[in-house]
Amino acid sequence: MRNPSPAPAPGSAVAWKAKVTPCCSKVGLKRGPWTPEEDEVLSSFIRREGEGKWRTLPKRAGLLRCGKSCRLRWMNYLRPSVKRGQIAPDEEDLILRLHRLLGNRWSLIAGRLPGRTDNEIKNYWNTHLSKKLISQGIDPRTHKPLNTDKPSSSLERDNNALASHVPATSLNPNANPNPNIQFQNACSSLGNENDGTNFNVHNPYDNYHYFDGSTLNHGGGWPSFDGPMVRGLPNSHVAGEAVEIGDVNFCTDDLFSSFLNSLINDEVLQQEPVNNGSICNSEQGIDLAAPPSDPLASEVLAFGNRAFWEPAFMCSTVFNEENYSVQPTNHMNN
DNA sequence: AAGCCTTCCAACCGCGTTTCT
DNA sequence: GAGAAACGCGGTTGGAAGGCT
Repeated sequence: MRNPSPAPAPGSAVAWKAKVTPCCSKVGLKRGPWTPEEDEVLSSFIRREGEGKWRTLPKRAGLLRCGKSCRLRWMNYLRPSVKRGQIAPDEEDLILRLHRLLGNRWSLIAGRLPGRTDNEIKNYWNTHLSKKLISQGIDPRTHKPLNTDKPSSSLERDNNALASHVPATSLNPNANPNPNIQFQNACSSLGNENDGTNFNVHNPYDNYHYFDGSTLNHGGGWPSFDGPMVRGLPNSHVAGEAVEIGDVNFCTDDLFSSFLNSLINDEVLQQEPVNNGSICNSEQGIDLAAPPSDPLASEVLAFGNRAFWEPAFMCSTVFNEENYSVQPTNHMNN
């Protein structure tokens, strides 16, 4: 499908394997590429009735598709906001930066690229960018040089040991490539004395929060905080440490958006190495072994920790979605 | 011209999380 | 609180199209 068309040529009703699946197991449900007619039916139905209730949508719309298939088609192709065409160089650059920060969190990355879908970005990454990085001698997963993969910390050793005993696919494929970062340091960087968002950390190097292997999860899940999550916001504890939400205003849209923008900004990511030159090459990823002395650098480093950055990221990206129904709790106003 | 190989990407699958009952 | 249903995400698949021999 070099030149993706709105739909496959009629008649090319391609021989998708007629596997029985939980989702489309009902006899008579169609699979494979969508026809223009189906697209039209789905589009006009959603324009009329709105998105959602995907499970029942096909029936209501008169489509012989499963809900999942309808949702996918709408999200990835039919939505008016979907931008088509080549990924621009600046978009490519942004994808690279975001991937370095987030790993394979395609939906989060897509959230920062208006009009692009997670599927599109994922495909672009797999077909273009990962190869590009490999050709430059950079591991596309870690954004570090390909053959200098020596474990430098016990955590890394542990993770490597784990990886050697577990099939690759059962490890969290989304794990952030930069695991060794402290949570509180991030907070101290983010906080602001004047607006009450001060995280008040005396010595940011006292409380490293390593992500141990047990918190790895799979799929689109969230990291395993030992407290309930409210759409990505840790409730009261993070990784067992007392980070009282009541005391810290975890993040706000504005705060986080500007923070994120700073992360994807050249000046921040291309920061020169700090401290004893302990590895910090902007082209090859950020080394997290040594505590940073530069506040900006520490923001970047701290953001590499899923225990912090993922919930925070949700504040900025997901909650900014127009149609998102759940708003984050504003602890400042409570 | 024909056959094989490679690239691309739409669509599927399985699973985790969230919401509903 | 438990179980079921719905939703959303990331990984994978496989057919079409283009390139190569």
